[in-house]
Amino acid sequence: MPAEKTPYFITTAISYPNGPPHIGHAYEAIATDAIARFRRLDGCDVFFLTGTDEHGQKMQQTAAREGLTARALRDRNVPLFEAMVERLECSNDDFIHTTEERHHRASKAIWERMAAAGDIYPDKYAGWYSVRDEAYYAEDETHLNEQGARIASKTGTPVDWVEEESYFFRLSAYQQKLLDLYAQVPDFVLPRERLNEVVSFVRGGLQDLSISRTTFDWGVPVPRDPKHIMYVWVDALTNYITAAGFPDIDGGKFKRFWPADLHVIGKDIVRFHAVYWPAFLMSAGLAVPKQIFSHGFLFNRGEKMSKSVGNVVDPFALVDTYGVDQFRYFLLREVPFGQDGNYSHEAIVNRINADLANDLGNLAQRSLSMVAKAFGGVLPKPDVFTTSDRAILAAADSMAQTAREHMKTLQLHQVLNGIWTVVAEANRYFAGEAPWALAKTDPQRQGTILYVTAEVLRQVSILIQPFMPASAARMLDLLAIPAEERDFDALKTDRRIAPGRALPSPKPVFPRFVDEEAKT
RNA sequence: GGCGGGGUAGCUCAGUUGGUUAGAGCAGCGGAAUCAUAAUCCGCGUGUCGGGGGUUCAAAUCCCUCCCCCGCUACCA
Repeated sequence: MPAEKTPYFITTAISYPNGPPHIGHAYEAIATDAIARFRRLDGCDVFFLTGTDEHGQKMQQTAAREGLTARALRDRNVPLFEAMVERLECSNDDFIHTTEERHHRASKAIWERMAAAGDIYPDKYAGWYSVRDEAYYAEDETHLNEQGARIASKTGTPVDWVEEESYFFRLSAYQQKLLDLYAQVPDFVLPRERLNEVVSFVRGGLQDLSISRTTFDWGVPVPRDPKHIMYVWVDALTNYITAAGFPDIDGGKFKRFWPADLHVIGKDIVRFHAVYWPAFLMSAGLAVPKQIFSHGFLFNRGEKMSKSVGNVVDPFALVDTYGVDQFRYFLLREVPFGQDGNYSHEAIVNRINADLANDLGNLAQRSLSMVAKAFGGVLPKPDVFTTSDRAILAAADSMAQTAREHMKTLQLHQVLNGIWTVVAEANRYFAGEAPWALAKTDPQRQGTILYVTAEVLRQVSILIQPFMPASAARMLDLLAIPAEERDFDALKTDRRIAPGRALPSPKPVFPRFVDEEAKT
């Protein structure tokens, strides 16, 4: 019997479908998927969740503007998000919709638990609310713009004066508990700088939070007072436990997967995840998530994407143009995970051609072609390894550990960087050994070089599976690696590629990207 | 205003227990090779390490000060 696998629960934030998905949604899904796949290959029992946050006044308003009901807008846009994660080859195990019955049940249950803890009380709310931000602002966080409209100073979004009955969550009671949490779990939020910001915010004092509204109805009704609708963030954050089976806290799924190991989110919603969410959970008597990772934003040629600038890029179009694995590789390699990043056609093409086609793809093609031509497509049995053979094998053998180290802090770009360092070494090795010159003089030595190269390619291919699943699979097919020999356990040095296997005739896995106008 | 991060080669960045001629990748230039997706390999950088001052035998790396960028946060009129 194999050892019991370690459970690993990872989530994206749920996307807000008041418009079609954009590259930011794609980026988060891709990064989270790469982490999920990495863990799975490394022997974890992974539960990877993504989904859509379908409630709230913003959905209702956007719909009204288009002459739709909120439900109709949801029905139009949500399938695009489902299609996107599929198109991006995401391996999510569940896709949650906050409009689902299971989620309404969970939201009401967490509300009841917070109420039972004495943390929810009715009062009157009076203040400024930004529908666009789904956030409340104090008077002094707003100002009048040139048109005389009041807007949130921080985000420039319009705010409305809201004065109504509202339930409040006693967030103020959790200040010290949150600070204790941050002190005890210093990597609760990564990158570190983000936690610093959270800590200073919480130190500054917490106000109780208005958590219900009565002016619209697109959301989860408050238990026993259904004229109130839950504040969308109460509802949204709860999705993570809904998918884990809440409110069935004695169920196997919840026991196994909650608390979540990692919430991957954008840096704009750190506060909701690092302050409100743990406070809600503490109030409800539930465990808080183990870690939150805040990724950066993507800019189109240095400019923030916006509809008015007209530089919003459709992730489907990018995938169609470059290929899904190429797009995934670019984002995860080019952008230091946690920082903001830039993308441009030139940068993407450069990565595709330099890293994928030239460095890795061509190495595979030139070496495997030689196996095909000089050895009849059968991977040769190696002779005694020389110093240079042992050096490149040692470099390859160290990749897995390096990757794991970088994965601990979720430095995805460094994981790839480490792998490509070995690819570069393998190219130097290949050029230095010049196996093409040995066909007549020393075929045995030539075979050893090709064997060693194939072994390096095998390890590289296994390790890039989380990032480029389909291409990695094709590489492994070319090396005739059976499905059961593709997890990270197969990277152990006593599980080298087996000589004597017949390899399929090699086909390029990573084609060069040539611009249309350059093709003629 | 406060807190935090940052300002290093054309571009993206690495580089602190201070110590040989400050590094990598990409781009550029020159050469080699020709097995391979004209891919690969080798060679080539006199950079005010944001400015100024200081400590030290020695500072990108420590101290002071100033400038600029980004994030979070507070506040004033």
